[in-house]
Amino acid sequence: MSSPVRVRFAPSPTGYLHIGGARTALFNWLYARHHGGTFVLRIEDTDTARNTQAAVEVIFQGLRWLGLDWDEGPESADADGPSRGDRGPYFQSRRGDLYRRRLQELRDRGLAYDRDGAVYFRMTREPITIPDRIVGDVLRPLTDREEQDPDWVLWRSDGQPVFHFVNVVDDLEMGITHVIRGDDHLTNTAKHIALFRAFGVPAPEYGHLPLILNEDGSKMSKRDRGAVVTGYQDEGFLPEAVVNYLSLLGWSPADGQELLRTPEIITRFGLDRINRSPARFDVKKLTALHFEHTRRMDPDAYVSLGVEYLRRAGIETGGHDPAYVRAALLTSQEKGKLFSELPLWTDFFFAEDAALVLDSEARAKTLVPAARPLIERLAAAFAAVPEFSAATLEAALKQLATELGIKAGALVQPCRLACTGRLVGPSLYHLLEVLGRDRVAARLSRAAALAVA
RNA sequence: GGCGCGUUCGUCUAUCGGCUAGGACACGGCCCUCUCAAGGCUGAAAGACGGGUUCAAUUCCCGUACGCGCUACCA
Repeated sequence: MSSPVRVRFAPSPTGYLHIGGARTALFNWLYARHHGGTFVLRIEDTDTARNTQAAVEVIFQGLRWLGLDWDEGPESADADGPSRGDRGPYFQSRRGDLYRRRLQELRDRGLAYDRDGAVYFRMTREPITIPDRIVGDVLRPLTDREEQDPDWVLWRSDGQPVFHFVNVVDDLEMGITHVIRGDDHLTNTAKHIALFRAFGVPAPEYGHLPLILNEDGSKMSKRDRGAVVTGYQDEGFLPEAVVNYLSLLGWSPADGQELLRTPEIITRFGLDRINRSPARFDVKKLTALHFEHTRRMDPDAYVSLGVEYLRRAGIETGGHDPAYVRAALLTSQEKGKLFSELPLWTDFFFAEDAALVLDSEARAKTLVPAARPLIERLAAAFAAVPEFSAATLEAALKQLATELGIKAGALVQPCRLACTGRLVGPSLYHLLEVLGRDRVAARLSRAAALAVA
């Protein structure tokens, strides 16, 4: 039996969580969860000028939103705050002693030396083969420059260790068994392997993920729309859908199923089914997955998330009966819209009858004088219904349409506008049932009065 | 420039030498319908290019093109 899996995500706190970084985190997390291993979060905050506590918070927030919990790592964005795990500190800025000790170790072995005020690593002169679980074995010959001088800097003359060095020391000290990271690190891995050898320990297993590209195939950078995780939260995507979509970028399950909940992804995930080519990010497909997940999600979870997004839009539901709020939001669950669109679909439930805003364009088109008698007849028909339910309302409306010799739509549209203020929205009869007899009556009568020249 | 990685429908992908190249999203048409959707049926749509190897290549090898990455006292 092989040793327990230990993987890590080591972001630099730059003030946002990049979608590519989130995918890297996800794949590491999935690998850990699939193998019952440990997922470590390590903060690479060596750039003290840029890396603020708030920037660390953004990373935490993004990971938590996606549901990527870490077994070891910081519990606070404060580098001196509490953490979980016995391989800390988990902030690079607090690991200086470790780096200095390891540097001394290399010096003692004659593998590090001073030059121009910096400390250099005595790099192997041989080409290195990088064993990669995703790409396969990659032979990395020395570059032209390295032919001249293969040695490279471990510790800068300004007193700061370089990335390659701290990265390896951290992975070594933290007992990382598998390094799953972006393709951009592939060729640098030769340096890392050489360092592990210098320390006399086996290198971890590597797996380099193909990068995520923009929809047009260009490289995705922080400025691009869709590059930042918080953007998806703001737009109201379901995090489970984002996880599902991200998991499908570069990976696919053996049976080809695409709609997957996180536990199913964990079960099926494996490095052997990751492909090597970069993938473009397709918001349409993400949206489609969002739709599927949303309409299948637990209604209570849907309602509480919906309430949160309504609050963001300035609609407070607290003053209403919880059962009413729940019923109101659930009229829209089957629509699977983004949560940021939810206010457009449900705000009328929470408006005062007399204050309901009617879309002016729709009103001009629909609340014409000829509509007034129709609305009045409909109001009368609804008033006569013994039980105010979707089924009885539908029957009453359709019967009236038959009596008047008109299509149901001719009654539906004015009714929808009167009760919701718009011509699009949830299923009419259900929405009416939830609104209730009194509100519907009030709104129809108000609309009838407005339907004049 | 050098080195590395990659290249299947518009997009994400399946295929581990036998393919009438499958699925999903998007797109078109039809049906259904109270709006927007959904749903049902259906249509169009791919192996970058050129050489090999083989009875047989999308699958293996080489080259070219294109894309990306690395090539720092950046991470």
